[in-house]
Amino acid sequence: MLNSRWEYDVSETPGSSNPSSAQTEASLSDRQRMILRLIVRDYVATGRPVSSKTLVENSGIGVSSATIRNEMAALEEFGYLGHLHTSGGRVPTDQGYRYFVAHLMGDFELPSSEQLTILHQFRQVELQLEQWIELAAATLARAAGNVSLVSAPIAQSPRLRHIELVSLQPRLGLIILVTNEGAARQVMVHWPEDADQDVLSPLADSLASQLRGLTADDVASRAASGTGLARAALDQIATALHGVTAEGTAVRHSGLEHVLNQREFTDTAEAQELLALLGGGSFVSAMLPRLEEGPGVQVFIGQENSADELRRLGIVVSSYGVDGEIIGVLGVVGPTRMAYDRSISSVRYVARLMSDLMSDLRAG
Amino acid sequence: MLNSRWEYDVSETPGSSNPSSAQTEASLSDRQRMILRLIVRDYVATGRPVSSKTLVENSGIGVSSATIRNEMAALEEFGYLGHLHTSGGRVPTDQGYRYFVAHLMGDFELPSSEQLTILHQFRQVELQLEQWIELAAATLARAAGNVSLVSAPIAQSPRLRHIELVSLQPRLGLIILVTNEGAARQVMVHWPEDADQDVLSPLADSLASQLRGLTADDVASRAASGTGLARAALDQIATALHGVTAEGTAVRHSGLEHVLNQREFTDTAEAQELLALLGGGSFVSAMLPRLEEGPGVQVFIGQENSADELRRLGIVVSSYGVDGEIIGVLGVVGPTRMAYDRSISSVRYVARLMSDLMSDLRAG
DNA sequence: TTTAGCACTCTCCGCTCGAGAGTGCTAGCG
DNA sequence: CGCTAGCACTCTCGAGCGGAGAGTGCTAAA
Repeated sequence: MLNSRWEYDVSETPGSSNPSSAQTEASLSDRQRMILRLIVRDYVATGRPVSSKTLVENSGIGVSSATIRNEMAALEEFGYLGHLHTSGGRVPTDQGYRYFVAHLMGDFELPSSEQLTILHQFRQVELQLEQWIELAAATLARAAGNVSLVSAPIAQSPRLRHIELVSLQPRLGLIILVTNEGAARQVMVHWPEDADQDVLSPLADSLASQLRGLTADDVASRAASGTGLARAALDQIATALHGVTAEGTAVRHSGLEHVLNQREFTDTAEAQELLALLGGGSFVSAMLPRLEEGPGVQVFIGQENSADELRRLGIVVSSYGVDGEIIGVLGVVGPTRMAYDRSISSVRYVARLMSDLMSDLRAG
Repeated sequence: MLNSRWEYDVSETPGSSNPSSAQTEASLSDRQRMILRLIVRDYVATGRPVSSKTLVENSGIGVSSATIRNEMAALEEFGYLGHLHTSGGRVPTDQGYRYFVAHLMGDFELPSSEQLTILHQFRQVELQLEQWIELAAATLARAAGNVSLVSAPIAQSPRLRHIELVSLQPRLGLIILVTNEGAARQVMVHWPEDADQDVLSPLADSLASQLRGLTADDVASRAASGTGLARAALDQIATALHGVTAEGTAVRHSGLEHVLNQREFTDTAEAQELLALLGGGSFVSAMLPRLEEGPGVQVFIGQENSADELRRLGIVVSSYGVDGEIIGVLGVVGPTRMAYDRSISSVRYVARLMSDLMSDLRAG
């Protein structure tokens, strides 16, 4: 029933004020579990606190609203539901969502019709990494109805495949390097001495054959022994190659317009904060550390996030790529009130898809 | 006083209901011009309709509020000011902004301290096109206090510098091509027959020397006579090279968080529309046709925009690049109530800066 | 031509009030 | 012992109201 690959580090929930919650996880009655599931689903769908009456009406349980109220009170006692105001229906707490994700949503899969649609779109697009990333972002945003993030895949230790040196001006050159994974990167370089194309072309040829298959560190160690132009070129190549792995990774996002649809973002202040967060690119660095923990889809709900500015958000992420070789990150961000089942299945599917594409890309 | 390089196509203003406006442009008295300028500045700064009283207080003109009121009535008659409600102060109309831009703002330049700061930032960043674009977007957004857009530069007729062929799987290959301008592009290709690296490498070498310096059309014409692998490769190269010029150009935007700051976007509906517009990428295609008209900074205010969804926006754009060779677009988008003087000078400065960088980049 | 004064209009804000929604509790029923 | 009907209680939300304040247009006088 429950996919054991996901880690739900409940332990990470910061000092829960309700010590009973962790132990009582298993002690919910079947009916309580059903009610909790219904409440989560309804609240996620409508954004309105769920009352006992609407619950009875919308989902024909054979009991009265009074009974529901009793169960709701119990669930609130356990810490899964919350009260906004005395007479305002119940709302799931972060723990409630967590329980839903862990035990109630089942192993929801994206409808196969949607899977096919997505697959079809990927087939239609040009065979190009950039476009895949963009498509993945757009797809994810639409499927999950939220903001999506997709980072470019980065090779763990890229190796050089080819080098080009281009003369722009007497002292200014362009280095173009291609890695084994097919990523191209271009950097400009100031030469320590004049160097026109006649000088650079042979240099490029010799470097290309010398350096083929080397990593950044390899190149760096060679740079130490070089002189003049070659030295400058080697230095730049090493740092550029290193840069491929480092932070500089571009992150595509999509579906920003969904943000403002959400009830919780109608007051502008928070929405603005989120936009700044997404625009600033500080987002990925905020959640990347959490991802080291392993493969599979990871879910962080509200308070579980370590960064303050994420405390009101739900985040569903997964890494993708070939085992330990090329790794990227993709995920979905929204308010804590989000359709976790949908988001999780979307993220999982797209991650799998991208992984497959990456393994095709990997040079044989 | 007035920079004659800008085109203000007033003719384009759709069927103005006030036929007097075009003729009376020049007939404003000095005092009326001053008042209009003050109103525009004040309204842009505060977002609140400007009353005769505050105008007198904030900017020590030696006349009473009653006099101001008379002048305001005249300006309203001319179509430069508008009335939201009978007792709500005056607001500039689109025409008012237009007059301001054309005649009242002078040749405002970005403070040289800011120019230096920006320049300094560009110096500090790696010598890399991607980073320049990103920095340009961020800089522009901050300088203008609005959303910025920067497209990557695209060569008008790029020529091939180098080609690499990589075998991924028996039938799947990767083509990496580098243009004279130093742009690299990678495309995957399905081979009509099996082709491993031993086959591809010599093919790449021969293609590289054959095709050097050719344009997309040149390559396409050669493809017609080829066969087998070479034919497939040439086809892909031609389309890929063609693709460098085409729509696929990536557009960076920055400063989305500014959107929600604006008074006019506190109601979510419009802000959402704008976000979707920016995310969808349809934005550039909507305003690119207008840019053909020539170099220099172009300003489109509210109703002047042909696309309906832009009718409530002000747009300040400029192309950049080396004459007729490499061309990109950058600009600023905001509500019609925007600081046109700041935006225009920012756009002009960054466009000039990017142009200089581009001309460095140009090979040869 | 400018200005002082005044009547008029419209927005905005706070207030009240009643309707409606939802709960918690208690007592009774099977 | 669990379920339910009924009821009192609380809190939100929206409409309606009224007064304060801001700003204008107009008129008459300097």
